[in-house]
Amino acid sequence: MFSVPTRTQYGIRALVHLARSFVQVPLSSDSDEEARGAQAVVTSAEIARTEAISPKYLEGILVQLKAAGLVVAERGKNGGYRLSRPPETIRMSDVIAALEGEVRPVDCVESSGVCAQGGSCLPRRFWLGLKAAIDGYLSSKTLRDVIDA
Amino acid sequence: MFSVPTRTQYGIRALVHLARSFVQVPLSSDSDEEARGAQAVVTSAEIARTEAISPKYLEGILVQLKAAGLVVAERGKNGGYRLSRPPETIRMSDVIAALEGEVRPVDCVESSGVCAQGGSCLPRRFWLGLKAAIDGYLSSKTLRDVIDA
DNA sequence: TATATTCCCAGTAAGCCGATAGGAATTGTG
DNA sequence: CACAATTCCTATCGGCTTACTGGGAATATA
Repeated sequence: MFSVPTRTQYGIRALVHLARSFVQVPLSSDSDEEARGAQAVVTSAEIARTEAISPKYLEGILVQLKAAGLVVAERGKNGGYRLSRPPETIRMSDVIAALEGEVRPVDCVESSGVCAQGGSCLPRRFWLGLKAAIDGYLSSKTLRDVIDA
Repeated sequence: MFSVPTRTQYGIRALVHLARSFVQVPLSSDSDEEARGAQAVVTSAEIARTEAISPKYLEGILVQLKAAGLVVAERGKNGGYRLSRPPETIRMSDVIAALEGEVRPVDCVESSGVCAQGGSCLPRRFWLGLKAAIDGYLSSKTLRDVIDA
């Protein structure tokens, strides 16, 4: 029950990997070159190797994380990925949202009390409570909490 | 994300239906006949009709709920289902467990810190925390809470 | 016996999921 | 410029689950 797709687990493992090699870029660096040098990028292939994830599959996941603004990609040779901001500012709720969309136990979370189906929709509040419990936990944890665990 | 299967939603709706027509059987009744008369049974077909659920599909779900001891079935003509105990004693965690098994976000909830895969398993504690949050909510709610919502 | 109901088993159509394949676009390097 | 390494895009595939259906057997009432 409530099993998390492999895709999401992979995405989090990848972010954890990037977070562990994250170093803060000094605000007043000499040049962009050095700034990028200070914040090393990691290739998708390397993450896939050390995390034992299917390389091609991971590629798509990283593109998705980039689209959500959680990671930054450097294309071309010597390219790779890095975290877009410090791990302590990345809430796990953002990560889950990027990989799977909104937490929605049932379809009728946004509609009012009346179900499309015939019966009464008494359980709706129960599901909303579950959503709140999950969202509360996820937004209370950051990537930093995960790597410090 | 974390969408709940239709099967589980149906099962809960069925239990809600039974709970609303639940009346406590007096302990010292004159006979078993009257006791059964007091605790009316509802047929699977009627639940399916008023809740707009596929009748044949619901049958299987009710058998499952019976196997878990949450409902009692009376077979044969004039048969049907009733709750096995008062709604306030049925925790929603029991309901979910009956319909879907244990809450298990990831497969490695029971194993120790080492993952079968190559990489480190730092996120494990994070998932265990999520499991605890979900389990905590589910076991804090009873069927009574749902129908009183 | 007839009827209404639970119960069991098997099958099916559709969708999701993890993974793979091939290659285009981009960028540093000699 | 040519090459290599890397991100990025699109399409596809096999396996699994899910919701649902069908056909009946077992059971109980009248």
